[in-house]
Amino acid sequence: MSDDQTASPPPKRPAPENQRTRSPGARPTLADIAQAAGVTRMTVSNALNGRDGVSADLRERIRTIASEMGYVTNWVAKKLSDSRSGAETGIIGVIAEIHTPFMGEVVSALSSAVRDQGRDMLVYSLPDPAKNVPGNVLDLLLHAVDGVIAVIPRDTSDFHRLATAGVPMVAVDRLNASVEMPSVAADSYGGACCATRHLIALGHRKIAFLAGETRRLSAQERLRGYRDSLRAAGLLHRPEYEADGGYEPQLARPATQALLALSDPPTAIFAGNDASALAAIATIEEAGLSVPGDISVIGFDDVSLAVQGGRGLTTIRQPFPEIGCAAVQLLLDLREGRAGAATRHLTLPVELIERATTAPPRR
Amino acid sequence: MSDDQTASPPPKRPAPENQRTRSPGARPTLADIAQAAGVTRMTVSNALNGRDGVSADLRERIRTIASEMGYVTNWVAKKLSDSRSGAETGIIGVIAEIHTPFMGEVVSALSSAVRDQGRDMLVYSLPDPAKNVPGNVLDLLLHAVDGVIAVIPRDTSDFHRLATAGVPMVAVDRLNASVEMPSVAADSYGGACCATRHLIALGHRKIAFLAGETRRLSAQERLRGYRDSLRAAGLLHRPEYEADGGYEPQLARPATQALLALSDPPTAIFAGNDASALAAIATIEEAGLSVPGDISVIGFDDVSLAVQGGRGLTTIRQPFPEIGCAAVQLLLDLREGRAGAATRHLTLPVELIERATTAPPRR
DNA sequence: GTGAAAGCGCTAACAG
DNA sequence: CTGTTAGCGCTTTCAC
Repeated sequence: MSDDQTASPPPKRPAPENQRTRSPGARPTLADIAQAAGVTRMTVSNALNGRDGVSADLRERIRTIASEMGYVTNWVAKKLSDSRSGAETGIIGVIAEIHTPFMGEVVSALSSAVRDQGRDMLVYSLPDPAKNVPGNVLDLLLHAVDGVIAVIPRDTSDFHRLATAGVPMVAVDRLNASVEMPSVAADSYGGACCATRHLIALGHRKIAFLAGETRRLSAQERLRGYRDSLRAAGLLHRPEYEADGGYEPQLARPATQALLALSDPPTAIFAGNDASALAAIATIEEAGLSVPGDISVIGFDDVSLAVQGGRGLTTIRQPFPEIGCAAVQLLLDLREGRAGAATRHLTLPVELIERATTAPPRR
Repeated sequence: MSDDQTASPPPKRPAPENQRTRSPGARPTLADIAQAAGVTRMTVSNALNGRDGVSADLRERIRTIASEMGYVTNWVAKKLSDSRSGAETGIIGVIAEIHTPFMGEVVSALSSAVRDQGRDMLVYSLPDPAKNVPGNVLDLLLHAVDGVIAVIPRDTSDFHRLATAGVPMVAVDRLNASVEMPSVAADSYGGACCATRHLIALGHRKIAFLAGETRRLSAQERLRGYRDSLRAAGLLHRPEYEADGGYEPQLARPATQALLALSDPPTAIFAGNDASALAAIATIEEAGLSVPGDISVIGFDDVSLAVQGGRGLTTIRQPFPEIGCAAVQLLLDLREGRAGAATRHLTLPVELIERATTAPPRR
């Protein structure tokens, strides 16, 4: 090409044979296919991106050549170049721990919601909630993504980094002491009241609560709802009826055992989430008691396995699809700088789903 | 700084006031903090990355300034620059549908395995398996990631693109007609034989099979194991006992109902996976029958909810942690070009877990 | 120890 | 319609 310059001082390319000193494994670049097509890189770029300024048949020819050579556009380079014009990537980041059923539902809902907006989603899942998100990924997310949805935030410092870097962020079921950010969550307080009242209405007086992970706001709200409803019904508040189920089966099992071992055991258990409800039921049945014959159990979340495993679990349904949509919408609003988005906290209504694990107490 | 050049032709920066024409929202760059610290960008880069060539206290000073200014290194730019030296990103991509319990287990195991290797993981989940992975994310993955683990591959063309682009890839529980790539999976055939023989050993003669999604190799292998074991035991092969459970509850329920409605219904059901086993149990109980009293049910996978929901499900355990490790290891081997990695297909042993849903048939 | 140069692969913005 | 120039933010030379 423009090789008839004044003798270039140091020979740049070691082997100026035919311009292709690319290692075999390397991917072809715009320049490569431009050379092959006998045009400039820009023409190729324009052709490949469907911008106008290229005749239809030239475009076709270029596209054919590109695909033959196995060209794929270098996302990183494109993004860097685009950074000038502040273009979006169309990708939304999600930080979550996806190994619980609850997470599965949320991530799934998010996924649909994101697609409905014509975007895509990348999720980062850290096995150990105590650890920070490692630098690499966080940086990648920071620069590759239009915004972040945090499902169960972890260590605050991560979020500070993101927040400081100006990445739009919204939380789903946020932590109590988390960085301040807009959020969306189901009405945990209302749901807890509803669940407790359901049990009371059935005639139960001795109602235990399997509390969730206390860091989470939702767990605190559910506890509050439980206590308030008990009080409102004039029932005794018994500390020994509040066990720590930690939102997970491993904690819920021993907690349930302890409940059963009480001198005056409860006749009903309100579990902080479905996973612990299921664990409670298993524990109760292993102890030779029946559900709901001897003890009623109600859960919270209505994850899909609640219906499917054995007879249906009575529970409080979280509107997962709506939560997903709301979170995505909020994120987009935030990004657009829409008024009030930055301090909005959405609470979505829940619903009692009566199935087969609650009944009046045995007399 | 070096502003006493010969008059620069067009005024590059519209407002040459004090070099900071950066829009307020924009993140600071190396140059910004270099200017603030009164050094060159390189010095800052070296200081921030802990490379030597910077005195200890200068480094500290620079780091302080950087953190005060809220500097975060631009991952995209770094990556582009690094591309010359072919450096790794330390991030492994996973393509999966995480909304099934099985996926949860796999992704979770992968996550641990990846961390044990000192790397991280980003997962892409598409709601609809039929759709292609959209371009954006695929390109991002292609360039941002050291390799891809495909859990349940989807449309072949996606994988062609990745494969063509030279991204190392391994499959977990691959599709039947998928792009050829190394894989790791549990021994579905062996497990199916084991499950079927367990039922036979208990005295069952009328054993039905709830087949999985037929595109998947694992589903085919399980069906084969079921048939072979039946034949080996001299039992009749009855087509009407092979129902389509599709690996999911929505399909398993009607399939089970059909099985129950047969004039000569089975006394045992081998479900292709735990999700369909649970659905089968629920269906059976709704029909007023008991498990395992009237009908025995055995699942496959041993996802954690199999133990927790109600009384334990008898099932075939997949070694999820080992699968995760093997997949990651294989990917790394592939990347290193280790011999044989490209054509390796690992099959990991499974194990019968007897719990409470299988028993001898009622006479 | 520090500074200047060039370039990763792409695109916006003009010039022809 | 096509070509040239400059630059995204960083790092790797190689001089000083």
